[in-house]
Amino acid sequence: MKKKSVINDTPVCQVRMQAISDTMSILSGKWKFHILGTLIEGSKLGFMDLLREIEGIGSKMLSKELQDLEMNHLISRTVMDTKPITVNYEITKYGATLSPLINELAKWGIDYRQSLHGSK
Amino acid sequence: MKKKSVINDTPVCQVRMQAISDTMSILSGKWKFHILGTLIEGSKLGFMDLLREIEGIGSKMLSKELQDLEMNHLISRTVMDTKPITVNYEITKYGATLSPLINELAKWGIDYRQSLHGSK
DNA sequence: GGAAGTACTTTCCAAAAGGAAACTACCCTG
DNA sequence: CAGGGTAGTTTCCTTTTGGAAAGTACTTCC
Repeated sequence: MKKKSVINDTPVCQVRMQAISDTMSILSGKWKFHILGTLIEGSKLGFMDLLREIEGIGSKMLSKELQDLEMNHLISRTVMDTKPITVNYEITKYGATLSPLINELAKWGIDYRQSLHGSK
Repeated sequence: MKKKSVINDTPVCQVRMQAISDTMSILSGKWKFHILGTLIEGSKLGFMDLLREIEGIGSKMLSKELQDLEMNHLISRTVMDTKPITVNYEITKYGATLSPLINELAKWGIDYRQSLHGSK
């Protein structure tokens, strides 16, 4: 008789684990949180603005990540008919629901730095 | 004259972005949150327990991720002198500070599933 | 008409991540 | 002494990720 899972074998935990996987797959990659964070701070930014704001990102990655985020309705993309044409990227109402999560992430990271100084 | 960053160019934002990068690099990979989540639910698990609890993970990945987490003091590893020897993995006090973050992650994921049903 | 700005896309490549299967090594039970 | 349990490690392979550089296309300014 083989041993079986005992902790994660409850429906509650299965749902919880699934939920964590979902969130992480939507927010995967090196740049998603940076883009979202930037768009939460200053709404309505153009492609070149983001390229300048987010240090280190290249145009290929930015373009791809923006598409991912738009597909998941976390940001919106609006082509303005200015000359030359510009594009407005903006956080959606739904994307803004990530604020608490991003804040927790930042908070923990800040505490982590502090704990490195404190101990050791 | 080149345009410059205006939003992320403040010290506050730089620190915030850095903090997010820090957190994500410590918790990177496909399995870290699952391992931590499992160890928060049921403390003191052996290697084979974790292998059974976390569906889909292989021994190589589990071993590597456990080492990463231990190095960052998020979990502890204790060799028991039972026969055959067993090893206890446990969440540390410090690792437990990730609870709010993991809860946010799970909460958002659950809401996400709900929103897929609701709209569309 | 050339430079510079908008917003991307494409190509090519290197590095990192992850998984399956086999292997080590030790102990206990029947 | 074979089978099964403990806890991993090693090898080999594929997939994914990410970046640099160049190209596209259109417009406006001087």
